[in-house]
Amino acid sequence: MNHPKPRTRIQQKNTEAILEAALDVFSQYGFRGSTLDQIAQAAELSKPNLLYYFPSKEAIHATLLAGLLDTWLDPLRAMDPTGEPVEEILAYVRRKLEMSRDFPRESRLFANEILQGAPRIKDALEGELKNLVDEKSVLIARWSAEGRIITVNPHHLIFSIWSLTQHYADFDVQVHAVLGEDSEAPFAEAERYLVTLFTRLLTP
Amino acid sequence: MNHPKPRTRIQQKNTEAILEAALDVFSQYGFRGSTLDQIAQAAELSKPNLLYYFPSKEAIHATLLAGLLDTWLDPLRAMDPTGEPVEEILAYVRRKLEMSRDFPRESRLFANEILQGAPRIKDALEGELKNLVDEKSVLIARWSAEGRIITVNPHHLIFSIWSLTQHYADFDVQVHAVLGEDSEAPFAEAERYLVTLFTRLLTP
DNA sequence: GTCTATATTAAGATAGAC
DNA sequence: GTCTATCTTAATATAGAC
Repeated sequence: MNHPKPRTRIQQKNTEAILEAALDVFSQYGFRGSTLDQIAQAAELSKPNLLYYFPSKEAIHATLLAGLLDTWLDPLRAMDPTGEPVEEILAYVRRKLEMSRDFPRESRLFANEILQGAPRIKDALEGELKNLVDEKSVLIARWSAEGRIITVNPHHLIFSIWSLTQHYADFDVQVHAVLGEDSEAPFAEAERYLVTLFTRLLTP
Repeated sequence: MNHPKPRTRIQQKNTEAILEAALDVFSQYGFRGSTLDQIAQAAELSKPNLLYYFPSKEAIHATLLAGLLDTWLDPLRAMDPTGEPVEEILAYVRRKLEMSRDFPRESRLFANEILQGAPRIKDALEGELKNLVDEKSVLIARWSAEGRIITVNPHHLIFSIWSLTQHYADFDVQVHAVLGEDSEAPFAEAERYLVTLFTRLLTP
């Protein structure tokens, strides 16, 4: 096999170094804006060596994206039908905000892909993603019908959680530019603001 | 002058065609992901002719960005200190949402630039943008102090308006993928949802 | 002002030695 | 497995005729 799955320790290490470097580069410059030279340098490997581990630039990018959607949806999957509705939704908001804080590169990789028309993950958006969102929307609608939260459009509620939390990763430069040097930790402030927002929105 | 400001009708027309085509292409593929070939084809001009009107690819992109920030901030500027607070903020939300609906390409051009670290407009973000946001934050804080809206972090309130409204332009593909074929007009639904959200958040 | 032809560089990918 | 050297293509930009 020309481009093996990692078996030895050294293969494991190099494959990981490449993916780590590629995440850095792709998340900042997008697919077309990134070069193998940049990735090779960041991974401290030669360009041909990169292409020993992956058949192409596309393949590196695809590998990164493949794992991403699943991880990205975990917090939504964790929303518990048997829990207390407002608390469940707030917990989802908190987990998403933590992901923006702890995995901003992944968020930007995803944002770059969507922004450019999602050429590589459109199928997953229309399949896996839509299915999960539809399922959780039914749950949210039920909570509304039971009078445990107010009645809102469940899909747009979910969109709002995504946009509000991912903003702090994707538009990070703008957030810092506006808040300036003297800003307190943006994420702590953001959490307080978002908890207020969703509590007041949802509580009947 | 080698690269004239448009004077004749034909120059005017071609310059506009180029900028229009460039907005199409840059907003979809980002700066590095776009090629002069694509822009030339979209503008129905030859590539050398493009470079008769603009000295470089950079210059076309810069021209688009230059006008953008100003237009982008107009709705916030229009927030009236003498108006009724909740109504003023809702009006701002509506104007921003209309811009996402009517000028999605501009929104994505901006998003692409910020996402990639804002290399070309960082100064404007830290100057013009920060100043305006700081000014309006003082106004919002005063409204809170007067008990006319609840107390929230004004900067994060503004961030939330940006993220919630721009999401419908920038992540348009995802919104459509999730809502599916049968979706009602997303923007009409979004407006209802956002009015509910900000009314319930802000009303004391 | 517009075009054809072309110079120049950068980038993805491969060959082949070690 | 890793490297140097190189092939090939595509992209920005220019020269120069019309």
